[in-house]
Amino acid sequence: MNGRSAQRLAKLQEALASGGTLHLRDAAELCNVSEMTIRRDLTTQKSAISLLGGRLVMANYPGVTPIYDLNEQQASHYQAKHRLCRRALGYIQEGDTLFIDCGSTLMPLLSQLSHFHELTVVTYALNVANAVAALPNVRLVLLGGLFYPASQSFGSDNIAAAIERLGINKALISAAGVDLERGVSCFHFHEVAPKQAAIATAMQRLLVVDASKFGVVRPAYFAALDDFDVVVTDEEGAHSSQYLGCGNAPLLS
Amino acid sequence: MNGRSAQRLAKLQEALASGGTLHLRDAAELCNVSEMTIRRDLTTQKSAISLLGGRLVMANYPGVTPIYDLNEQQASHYQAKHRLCRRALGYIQEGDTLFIDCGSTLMPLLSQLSHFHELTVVTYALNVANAVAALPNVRLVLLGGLFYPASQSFGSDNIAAAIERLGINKALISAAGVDLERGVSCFHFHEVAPKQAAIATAMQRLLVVDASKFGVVRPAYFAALDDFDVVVTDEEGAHSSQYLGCGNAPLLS
DNA sequence: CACTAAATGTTATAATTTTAACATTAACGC
DNA sequence: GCGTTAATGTTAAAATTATAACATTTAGTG
Repeated sequence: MNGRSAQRLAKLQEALASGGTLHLRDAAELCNVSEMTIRRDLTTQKSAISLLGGRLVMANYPGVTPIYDLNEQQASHYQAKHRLCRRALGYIQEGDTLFIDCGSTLMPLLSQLSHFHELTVVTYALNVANAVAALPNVRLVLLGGLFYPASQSFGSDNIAAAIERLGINKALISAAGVDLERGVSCFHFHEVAPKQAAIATAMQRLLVVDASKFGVVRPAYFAALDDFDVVVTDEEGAHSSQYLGCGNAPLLS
Repeated sequence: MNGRSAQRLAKLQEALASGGTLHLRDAAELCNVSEMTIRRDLTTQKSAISLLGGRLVMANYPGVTPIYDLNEQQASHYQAKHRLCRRALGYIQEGDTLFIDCGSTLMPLLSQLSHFHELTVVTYALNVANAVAALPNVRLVLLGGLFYPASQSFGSDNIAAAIERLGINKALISAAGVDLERGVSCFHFHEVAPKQAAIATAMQRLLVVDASKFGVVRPAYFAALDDFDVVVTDEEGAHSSQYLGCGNAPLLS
């Protein structure tokens, strides 16, 4: 709770800023204090640094903090998301140029893209870009602009034009709400332009949503249900068919 | 070395694709095998997953793999980079719009930006963007395009135009080679356009290089030494002054 | 079916990390 | 200076993780 403690943490944060991990032992040496002091700094003041098995890492870096907790609920949610993405994967073919929407829905799909030999992914989301950047066989095109932390994505006034210049094969769009009458919607207004541009440009439009989104309306409307060629969803029970079974979009998968 | 082993790793990689960590215990449960089997999978087949204190993490995610090793050489290198960035920090003021170049040189600077109340960072590098995205007080503008893994940065045919549209205050440029006669150069040709555009637009141009780059020439030339208003470097011994002392650029810091 | 070999499980042990308790040092007010 | 309190160091014990050895299961073969 001291100024010196904060100073140490700042020093360590600098060391970790470029990414990478720092062993507790080295951190202590770097600050000329004992390991215990570093431990105490970390527990007393809460900072962006977290301790993972004796190593310091930046907690807010993607792929570090959010510890996957395997309780009943999470596990089933995990299963649902993956079932969803496995179905979506069925529509992807070698050589495709894919538009991948922001949000967490399509994340599980990305690692499965490593099975292809040549793909191109177009996205405006930082988390998607990070996952795709790790894949050696996938070309990545990131649409830049001003960063919106809420959706981990970028927006600019000419993002629609940039999307329309690209030859996008298949657009995989996610949504926060799907309703037969009120259409397809999301939370953030800055997502509307890129989504609409991708829908307008792509040869095939896939809406990828889990069943929990049916009958839900969110602030930012961006498309009608029949703007999509395919709706990929995880269940086809009474609930989902109520909203999709009589729609114009062919319910494949 | 089995197919089933690879299958398990693929499954785990999917689970980790969205980022986050997975406890060994949960990973074992997820695959319906013992923890030992997961351990063996990880050691036998080498995959993108690494084990960090009982937790599985994506090794190629930024901020995870490159373990900071504190031997003499590394430590001094660390000190040099930070001295350099602390000097560069002196030129930054509240409210600035900064262009931050790609490479690892300017990374230590980024965490220090959290001391300001309002800043805007413009970059075309993914690692820079990730570090800045974590700072709540800094607006981030990422210039997108096709991703170049070699430099972790993006390039496009209209990146120069995009840079020139922005009101950049100060351009912090890094380089791989600095020579009085042959000018300032870098490794990758796709970096030339954004660097030159930033130099052309910015009100103040700062070249940030450590002394080891003096007298070195790299394939991609992008500027003359006197295109810069300030050269920020870590030493002013005989070697550096030989190259800079008699140049046109005022050697501040 | 028996045999073999690979894959996986189990257990014990070693190494490491975490926690807690107490000792020491440094800082500050009076 | 003295006494008090916060900060840091030291040490031992507990918990966790890693390694190694051996047991068991599984898959494939003649």
